[in-house]
This record gives sequence, structure tokens and C-alpha cells, in this order.
Amino acid sequence: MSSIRRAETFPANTPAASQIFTTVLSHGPLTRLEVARRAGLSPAAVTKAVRPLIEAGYLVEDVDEPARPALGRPANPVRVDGGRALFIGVKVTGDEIIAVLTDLCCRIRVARHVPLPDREPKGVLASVAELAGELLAEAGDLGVAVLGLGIAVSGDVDRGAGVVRYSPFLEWRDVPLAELAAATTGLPVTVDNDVRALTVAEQWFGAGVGLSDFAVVTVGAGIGCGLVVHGRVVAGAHGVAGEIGHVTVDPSGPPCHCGNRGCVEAIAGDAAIVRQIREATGVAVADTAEAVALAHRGNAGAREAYARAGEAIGLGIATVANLLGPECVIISGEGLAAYDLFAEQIRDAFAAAAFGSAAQCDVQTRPLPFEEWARGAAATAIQSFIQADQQQ
Amino acid sequence: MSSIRRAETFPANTPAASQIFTTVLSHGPLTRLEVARRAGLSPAAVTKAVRPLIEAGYLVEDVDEPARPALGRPANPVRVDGGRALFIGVKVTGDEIIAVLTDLCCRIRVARHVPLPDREPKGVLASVAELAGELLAEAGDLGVAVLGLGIAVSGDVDRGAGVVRYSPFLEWRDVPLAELAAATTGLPVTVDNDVRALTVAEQWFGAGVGLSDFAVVTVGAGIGCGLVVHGRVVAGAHGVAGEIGHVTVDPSGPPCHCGNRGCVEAIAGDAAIVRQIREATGVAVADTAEAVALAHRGNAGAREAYARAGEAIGLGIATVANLLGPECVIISGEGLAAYDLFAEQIRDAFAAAAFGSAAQCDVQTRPLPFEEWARGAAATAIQSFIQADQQQ
DNA sequence: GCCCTTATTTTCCGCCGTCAATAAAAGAAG
DNA sequence: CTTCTTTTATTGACGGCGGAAAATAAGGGC
Repeated sequence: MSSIRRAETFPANTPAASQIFTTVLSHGPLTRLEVARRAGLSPAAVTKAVRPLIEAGYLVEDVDEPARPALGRPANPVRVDGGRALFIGVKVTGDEIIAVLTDLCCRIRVARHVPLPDREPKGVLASVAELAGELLAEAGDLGVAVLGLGIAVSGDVDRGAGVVRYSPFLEWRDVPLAELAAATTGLPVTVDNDVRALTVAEQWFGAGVGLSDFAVVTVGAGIGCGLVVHGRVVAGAHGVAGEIGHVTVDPSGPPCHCGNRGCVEAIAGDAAIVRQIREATGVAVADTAEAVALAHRGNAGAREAYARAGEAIGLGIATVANLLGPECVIISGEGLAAYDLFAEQIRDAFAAAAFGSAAQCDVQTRPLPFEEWARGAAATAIQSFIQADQQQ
Repeated sequence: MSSIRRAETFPANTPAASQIFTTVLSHGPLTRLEVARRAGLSPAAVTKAVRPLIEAGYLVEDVDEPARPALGRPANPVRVDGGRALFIGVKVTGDEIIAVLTDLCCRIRVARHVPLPDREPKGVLASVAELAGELLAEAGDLGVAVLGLGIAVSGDVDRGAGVVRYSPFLEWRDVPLAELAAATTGLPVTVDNDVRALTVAEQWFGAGVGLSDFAVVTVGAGIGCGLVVHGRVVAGAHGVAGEIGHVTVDPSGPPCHCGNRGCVEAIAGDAAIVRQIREATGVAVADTAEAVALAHRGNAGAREAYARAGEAIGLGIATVANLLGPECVIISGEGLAAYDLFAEQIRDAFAAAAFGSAAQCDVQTRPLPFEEWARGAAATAIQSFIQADQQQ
């Protein structure tokens, strides 16, 4: 076991520098003046903060010369050099591990996945280390250093402590995953909840860029929700937040594994939809793919199940919008494969149940490639690297 | 009409000074060392920031000498001199205006209320000015200056702009209330939503002191909710947040004035309870007082209505807890008069519907004297005074 | 080549908050 | 009674961040 190698640190010790870098990272090439405006700083401060970042190779002056119809001295935009550093993101599910190698701009360079033979921390750790090793080798071929490893796990995760408090799928309790993975890989490790990791990716690199209040809703086996309020991801006082899946939308609805009735997840989760289709149609659909296919063939019972799911999701989103008034809600997740089957119901239910100006909230969808969860994990690693010492 | 007089400003220009003052304000007498610990600053910084505040009279060295069994140099705690400045808080409802004169520690000195003869901005403004004038006279008798006026209005209020965007009770749209009231009273004016104002009071002077994530739920004619996330009151991107009253808890429930069915407010709002009792019992209860009395006499239908209300409120609170994971939820409001009638149902419904560690959230109640809303308005004025230039 | 405009850089400069040393105010020990 | 110990408060030097203003750079128009 190698010890943790002396990690390269990010040359931005002041809040301003880190804020400036984040601004450039999220908003693409920007002139120094523009950065100053967006970050609320003086142009002088930007020049000073940018120089060491350019010297260290994290920023580069953009040489693109788009037709500048401008008067005056031509602007000299800077952008992040994605190739300067690489990061690894790993998503651990109940039955497989997905890993990606991304650059500093969180663009995926390589993606891998392996089945998970063993849910014990030891076995999972070995699989993670193996995948990370492969990706480290790829990075070595590219001649670029890997500066961080992010791991996303569903359940109650304490990112600050690097501990998985409780993961139902893995049946883990209080596993100090960050410490363990750091010891085996030699990389700085960030561990976070999977939905929050996805939310970080949206906030820094996706549809949430520049928004101080938005929500990400994931639709799939479970229904999850990541929240950004006041520009920060909500973690909850007890480590759990965004449990939209267990918001009750119909007290007389079907029972949920959580012990209640009519949770969003008990109506719109994959298993709930399949079960409902079986009950309604008598067709022995085995999984989501078959359920979607049946609905696409026009089966009324199947379509009805998806319609109900859409209503439940729309109602759940309206609840979030009524309580938090976000600027935008991004719907994502594996369940989007069936999006055409419930898009209308989501929108209708949301529009009906959103109160007052909460209805102004922009509800949009984003496809979720299967590596996206791992990319979220990489995003948390990038975030930790950039904001090593300060508050997020 | 006098112009706005040259307002006395708070001698705390640095973030640290304002943070230090707020810490002392909320946590009572503290030694400088203790302040430094809580605010994450060095003791030296505290000493330096405290001096001008003592010179200006806002802080005083506490002369109380509680039995100090301590070794070493005796501590010299400082506290806020509540009598240094006064503030006026005004709550405007659909049919009356309540005003309080508070000191800097938000303790009520005088409370007044008058009926509201006229809902036009002009008439309301006249009433506010009249009440404010009376309280200014009282303050004059005390020989203490009034340094701010806070006005709380239900509905969509843009505090930053000082504008009431939309108030259903008053039937106002885009009324620049802060500007108008400042012109007539000569005081610096803060306008905020009533529930948010109450939340500010709890955050700075009540049960929310020291908590970075909590919620305030008000039960009465409507059901409202103020949220504090990451230590800041949530205002929502479109000015509306915390609309727990229009969270759907039962799609087959009674219709709500918002156009949906089964909103919390449509089940647990005062009018909903009265209506339901009338329908269930046939007794022509006229108002909440009679409804409570009937239930207290043991009438089954009335008790049932309150039980249903309690369930709806508990479910609403569980929804908030599931989504945000607050440390604590404070239930308050005029409806607490009937608290014994639904306390059990609130707790049961919350406990059942709270998911995982969200159930650790501490649900407590606080009585709500009728001047409390106005006190919230005063709290916003105090907040504005202390944080005149910086972000909240 | 000169002027105008806009972007960037340079040069101070103020000021906040930390550090380390010192003073202060007790009780404890002798 | 003196001295030591312990804890709190204060002081003064210092470093560094970020701002303001002025200087410089880099075009285009004429």
C-alpha cells in the first residue's frame, strides 16, 4: 500500500482567486473585465489572481479570434485548460461500479464499469482500486496527473468526514470510505451522496450554472432530488435532504417500502410502475424495458401506470417549487427513457399544483447517460481540489 | 411631509464587526474570548471590533458578577444594550394594523393596534403613519431614538426593492411600500413578507438562534412556513417560498381556493376546519373560537376535524423535513390555541411520514402572542440596521 | 501618424485580521 | 505578603487582499 502521495495543490489561496477560477470554469472563456463584473471584483484583482493560475497552467489565454466587431483594445479572454489535470469519478451501485476519467472541465475521457461481486467494504474497495488503477494507467499514457478521486454512494453520506453513514443498498454503516480509498489509491478522495454529486455537476458544469436556487430530480429505480439553495448544495442537518421519493402525494396510494402509502417512489419508482402494470394488465412484464415497450405498443394499462407516475412526479416537483421557489428544476435519471410516456402528466400536474409564482419555475429535462453519476463524483473531486481549504 | 432624516448608522463597517455584534445579540452576554470562538475570529479582532461598539453605546460590559468559581483573570462579558435604540414593527393584515415599539434586543416596549378602515395603499399608509407617530412619541418620552421601521405584509414581497409585488388580502400589486413609508415617517423602512419576518425573529431572538437550518410553521387562517437554509432565510427565486399551505397532502381532499384539492390549508386552515365541522355536525359554528369550544366540549365531529387538520399539518412538516433536513421545526401561529386538539396527530403524522434521519428533526411549539407578527417586522428592521450595506 | 475607445496592467494604499508579546486580574502556594 | 499560575484582554507590528486611479496596450477610424 502506498501512502498518500504529496498531492498537488491548487494555487488559489484567496477566496477571490477561487471564485474567479470557478467563474471561468463554469462560464467558458471570459475576458478579465467580464470575470470582474460577474465576480463582483475589480479588474485589477482579476488580473492579479489570474496570473499565477496561468503560470500554473490551469488557465490559458484563449487564442481563438472570433470576429471582433469591437472598438478599442481587443479583449483577451481566458479559459480553463481542461487538459491540465485529470480526475476520477466512481459511482458505486448495488451491483456494479462505474468509473470515469474526466479532465478539469469535467469532460469524460474514459469510462469503465465492472460488476460488483461483493458488497463488503473490503471487496468494494478492491474493485474501486482496480478501476482507479486502470484509469490512472490511462492518465499516465496521456502524461497528465490525476489530482483527485470522487466516489458517489447512495444513502446517508457525510462528505466532510468522508464517511458513509448508512447505505441501504450496500448495507454499510459508518464506513470511512474516503480514508480507506485514499490509503489504497494514494489520491485525495471525496465521498458524497450520489444525488448531491450529480447536483454539483449540474451546478458547475450543467444547466444549473449561474443559478443560486435550483433542484435536480432523478427518476429511475428511486426518485431522488438534489437541492441548491443560496448557491450551495443542501445537505441537511442530519445528512439527509432532498428525499422527494418519500414525499406523500396520495395517502390512499400504494404502500411503500418505507412503511407509508403513496410516496412518490411508491408510485413512480421503476419497481412500482412494473408492479402496477402487472396488476392492471396481467402481463408478466419482467423489468422496466419491457414495461416501456408495452406502453409504447399502446397498452392502456401500461400507459395508465406511466400517467400516474407522471402525476406523482409532477406533484412532487410542485411541492419542491412551492417550498423553495427554485429558479429551475432539472429532471434527469434512467427513467427518462420513458419520458415521452409521462412528460405531459409531469407538466400538467406541476402546473396545476404549483402555487402562484412558483409556477414560473422552469422545468426542464436532461438526458442521463449511464456514466453521468460517475461524472458527478468526478465533479465533487474537482470541487474539493479547487476549494481545498475554504467553505464551499 | 418631512424628508427622510439623516439616519444614524451602525458603526460596524466590516463583516467581522457585524458578525460579532450579531453573535452577542443572539447569545446574550459573552466574553470576548467566547465571541471569538463562536465567530471563528481571533480574540484580538474581537477586542478591536468591540471597542467602537461600546463607545457608540451599542454594547456594554456586563457588570453582573455571577459567582465565578474560575481561576485566572475574571472574564468581562459584553452584552447588547437593548435600551440604546428603538425600532418599530408593523404588521398589516386584511382588517387591522398591529404595531410594536421594541428595543434593540427586540423586546416589546409598547404594542398598539387599530382597525384598518381602508385597504388602498394610501389609507393603509395613513394608518401606519399614525401608529408610527404614536410610537415615536412614546420613544420620545423615553428619550431614545427610533432607528428603523419594519413592515410585514403577507404575500409576495421583494424585501430588497421594498416593494409589495402582490398581496391577495390587501389586493395590492407592485406597491413601493418602503419608499412611501419612508417618505411619510422619515424612518429607514424595511418591508418583508410576514412569515419571513417571523422567521427572522426566531433566527435572531428565538428558538432558531444558532441553527443554520430550521423551519417555522404558522398555523392559523392560513398555513405558512418560513425556511432558514445555510443560515439564511429562503426567499425563493421568484419571491415566493415556504408555501407549505398549498402542498398537496390528499389529492382526494377538499377543494382549496387555489384551485387544487387537499392542500394543507384546505384541510387545516381556520376556515376549512370550521366548514368541515359545520358539514360533519350540522352545528352552525361561526368562527374558530366556537369551533374550538365545540371540540373541547367533546363533540366527535369537531374533534375529528381537528384530528384531520393535525394529520395534514404533520404531513406537511414531514415533507419539509424530508426535503430539507432541518435541525428543528417551530410550530407557531394563532391556531396554536387549539394545539391540544391536534398536537398528537401532528406528531404521529410527522413521525410516520418522516424518512430516515429526517425524523431526528426536533418539532417544537411556541405560543404566538398577537403582537408577535409585528415583532417579526421589528426584527427585520433591526437586521437591516445592523447589516446596512452587506449581504444578509 | 493622431485620436478615440476599450482592455489590461501597474502602482500605490488602506485596512482588516492574525500573530506574538504583554498587561491585567484574580486565586493558589509558599 | 510575595510570588506563581492561570485565564482573559489588549497592544502593536505585520502581511496580505483587494480597491482606486493612473498608466499602458492594442486596435480602428480618419
